[in-house]
Amino acid sequence: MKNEENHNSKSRRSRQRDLILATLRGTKSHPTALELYEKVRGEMPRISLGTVYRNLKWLRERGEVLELDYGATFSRFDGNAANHYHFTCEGCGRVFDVAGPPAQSLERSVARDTGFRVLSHRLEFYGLCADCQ
Amino acid sequence: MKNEENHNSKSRRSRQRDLILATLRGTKSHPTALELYEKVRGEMPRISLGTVYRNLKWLRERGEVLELDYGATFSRFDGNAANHYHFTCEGCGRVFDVAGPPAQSLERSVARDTGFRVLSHRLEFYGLCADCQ
DNA sequence: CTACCTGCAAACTTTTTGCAGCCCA
DNA sequence: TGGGCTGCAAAAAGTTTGCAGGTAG
Repeated sequence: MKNEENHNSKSRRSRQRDLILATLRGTKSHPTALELYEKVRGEMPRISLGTVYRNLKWLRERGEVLELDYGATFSRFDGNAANHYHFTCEGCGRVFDVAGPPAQSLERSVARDTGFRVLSHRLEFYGLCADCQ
Repeated sequence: MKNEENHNSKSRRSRQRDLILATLRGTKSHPTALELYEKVRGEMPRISLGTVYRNLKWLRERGEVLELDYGATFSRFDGNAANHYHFTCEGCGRVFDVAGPPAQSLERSVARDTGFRVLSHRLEFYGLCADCQ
């Protein structure tokens, strides 16, 4: 069961969309929308930033692309400064704390694999809370 | 060795700052800056939104408060839609993919503890990359 | 008193959207 | 040829900042 959602209704291709996706697939740098826009503009000088945003949204909704930071247009704050995890309900938008001690072993594992110095990590869960199931 | 940073230079208290921190500590709802502003305004009607932002930043820099989504003012995109983890270098800002299979066991553990339906998770690591150490 | 902090409002940054025309199927 | 897609520019949304005056220490 693939998650193609119900976006398959009416949609066409466009040279812009193809180029945006190809450019994003062809880089490992996790560009911002603006960076991607500037890169794409090298090949298609009259493309607009609005088109880049529109297509990134379109691609994200179809699961063809990943948006880091989950397009949070604003920040949420937590009075508990100790590192802990969160569960965000995709139904009602509420954020819950998740009990349990942070897994330090995750950091060690990444440090071993990459050789980087890992100082912290963040872990967020998404799904449906008790009220929204 | 506590991470008090070098923010201890010159700073005073203010009724506003105390109230903002107390209000945030007194809720479990992970409010946005605007929500916090409206809550605080109940007790201090002339406080400004700018003051709330200024103090949240101040508190975050001192580690007294946690900002979810790490105050990312813009999103980054990844052409690889499969769930995978990222390492963000705090030195140069670059984002790297982290190899390794997503740990599905984390989701099961949270589902067991909360009774929520866990559909996905995100895991981000922070630290210093090879070039920045 | 000093200089940090505040309220206010304007500026800034990132993202979205209305509109007229283009172009893919 | 219809209607989804585009370029353009203005609007929206969230956050930051300059300024003049207030206030903690």
